[in-house]
Amino acid sequence: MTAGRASVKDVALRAGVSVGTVSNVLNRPDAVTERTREKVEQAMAELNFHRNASARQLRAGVSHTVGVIVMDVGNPFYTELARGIEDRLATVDHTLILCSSDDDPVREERFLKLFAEQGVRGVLVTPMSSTAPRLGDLRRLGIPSVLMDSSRNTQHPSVGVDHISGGRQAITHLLAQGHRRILYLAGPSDLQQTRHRLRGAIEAIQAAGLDAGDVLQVTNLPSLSANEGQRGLIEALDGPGPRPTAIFAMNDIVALGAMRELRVRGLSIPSDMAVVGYDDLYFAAELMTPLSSVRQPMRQLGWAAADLLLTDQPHDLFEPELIVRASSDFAR
Amino acid sequence: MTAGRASVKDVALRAGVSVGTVSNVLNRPDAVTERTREKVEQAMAELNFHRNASARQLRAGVSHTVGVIVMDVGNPFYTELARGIEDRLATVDHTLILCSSDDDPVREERFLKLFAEQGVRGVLVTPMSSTAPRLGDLRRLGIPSVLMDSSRNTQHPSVGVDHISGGRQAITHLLAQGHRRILYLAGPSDLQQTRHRLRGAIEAIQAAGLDAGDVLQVTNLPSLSANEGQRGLIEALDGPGPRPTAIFAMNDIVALGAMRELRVRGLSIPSDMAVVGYDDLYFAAELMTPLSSVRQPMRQLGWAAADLLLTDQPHDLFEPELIVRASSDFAR
DNA sequence: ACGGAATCATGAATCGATTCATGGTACGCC
DNA sequence: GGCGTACCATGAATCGATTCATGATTCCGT
Repeated sequence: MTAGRASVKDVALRAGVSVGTVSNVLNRPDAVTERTREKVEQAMAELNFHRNASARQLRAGVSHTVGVIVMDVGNPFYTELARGIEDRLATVDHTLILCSSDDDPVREERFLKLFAEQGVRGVLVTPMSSTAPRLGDLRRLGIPSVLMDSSRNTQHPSVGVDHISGGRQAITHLLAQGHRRILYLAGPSDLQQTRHRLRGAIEAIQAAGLDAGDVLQVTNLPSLSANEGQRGLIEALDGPGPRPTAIFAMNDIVALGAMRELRVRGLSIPSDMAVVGYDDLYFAAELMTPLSSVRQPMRQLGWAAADLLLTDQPHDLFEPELIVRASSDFAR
Repeated sequence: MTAGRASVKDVALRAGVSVGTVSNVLNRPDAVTERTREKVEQAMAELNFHRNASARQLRAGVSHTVGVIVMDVGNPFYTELARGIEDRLATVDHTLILCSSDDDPVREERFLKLFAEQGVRGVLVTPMSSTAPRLGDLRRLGIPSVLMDSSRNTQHPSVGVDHISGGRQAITHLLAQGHRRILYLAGPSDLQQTRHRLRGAIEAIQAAGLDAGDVLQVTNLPSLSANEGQRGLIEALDGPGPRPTAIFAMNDIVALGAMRELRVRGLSIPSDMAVVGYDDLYFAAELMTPLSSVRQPMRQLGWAAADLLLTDQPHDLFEPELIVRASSDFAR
């Protein structure tokens, strides 16, 4: 067994055929006699042959991998999303490269550059504000892309969840519970999710005949971690103005941090402060106070994103659903 | 702007130099006159040039990506591990392909084959029982690999955590709390982690002068999800024999499922049943009953794994640490 | 048994970046 | 001014799989 990998040439030599025939066995088995094919296949087995993906792609010009950039792989929301993507890609024998931008444009750029160099089949991104122009560069290279978790957007193919509806559902619920002063622990204001949920919140408040400025207090967090959620809440509680009676958190991780701070201060949930999260992660129901949360169809979202990319379709939009638990409802 | 990508040839043409010079600008900038370099760099910018990774790797024979297979990307333990890996790889400008085997040998094989074809620089795996021989195939192709979360093992480079110690710490603690009948919600028995923690548990029991057979009851779960944890507990509680007074769970997700079932049955934690998990995931302290858990240095583990691969070293072993919370301690 | 069609196998050309032996150029020194 | 030495740029060869025009073989009917 020689060191290093065997090439088609080695296989051809051993099987006593030409390289073209080996390639045919690999790519169009029908165009080859049964006997020849068996000889070649045996030679491949004996040499432990693996086709060289670089050479293959260089010549063929097409790749079988898709690049995926999510905001934070540590957040189960995004890994579920990735699973949905992977499921769809597996149906056409493609694979994915999963990267985490960590909300950092530099990292995002690094990965997009990597994808361009790799010549991936396509790119799926949960976009940040700086994303769009770079995607144009990719398209010019012939690499299509789909935005994920972005609402319908005529500029670019995208899948998303109707976060306006999500925000509306959450706030409508909190208003119905009697809350009139609500803290929105939001993400960066340049995130579309942040803005859409805000819009939904405002719609809900206005629909109730109230003034959004009176009811809603917004704190934009630079990143969506538990620590940031806690810090954001501290800032809001220690700041001037009346204390809110309810929190609408950008996601369950942020809600987790906020609830931690509430516990530190001895504030009880939901009597002193109600909390509604977003994403409905698998542990939401098991937290110290079971967390109300706006559920997103994570896997479907991923599947749809990959599907759009592969079938070259423009948009897909899903509907979120509020799950009410004890953190925002006395009765539970 | 032509469709498709620009090649070194295009750049050379536009800059009025040869392709060799363009390559030099890319790979040995010092071997090129400042003036020439600037011309070339400008041409690259104008053409939106990205070097073709396939061609590059085909010729150079070395890859800058590392393949990583973890058991379950949905588990934050593994994403933290991946972050550690990525951090180390970034220091040498490498990237990783992250895959989830889902405990499925078929999936694992698919990914390893992919890695072989891609000619990755190396492979990092959280091994299952079927893993080892396939890694031999890879080595024959010149692809090194490192086992992750596997204790010291003379056969193969590996990083790991001393799970014997982890099991010992957990059980020693439970025994000290007075428990004499402990349910070990274990993983598949062919996982080294499963066996080592069992061994540690037995050591702890014997060190206390007790009989392991009397004290320990083991349920092997086929997979490590919350649902499986719940099902495993149901099975154990509904089975014959005395009811345990404490649970040692294979990881925090399993513990989550078990605690869910305890709640369904109205059993209180820790008075009716104490629980100790493993991994100390970020939400462990925020659960309905804060969960005691054996903490692992996830990032360091990942960093070390990548480091061993890059520097060609054999082993690295870390020490876990039990974090005691209310789920196993009245006093908290 | 022979011509012609159909079926297979062949191998040179190709993809794009890298390498390295070779050829030029510029500069310093006597 | 001529020669030698660094210093740079050159471009053909190379990596391995694929493609396709071409050549070889088989097989059929008559």
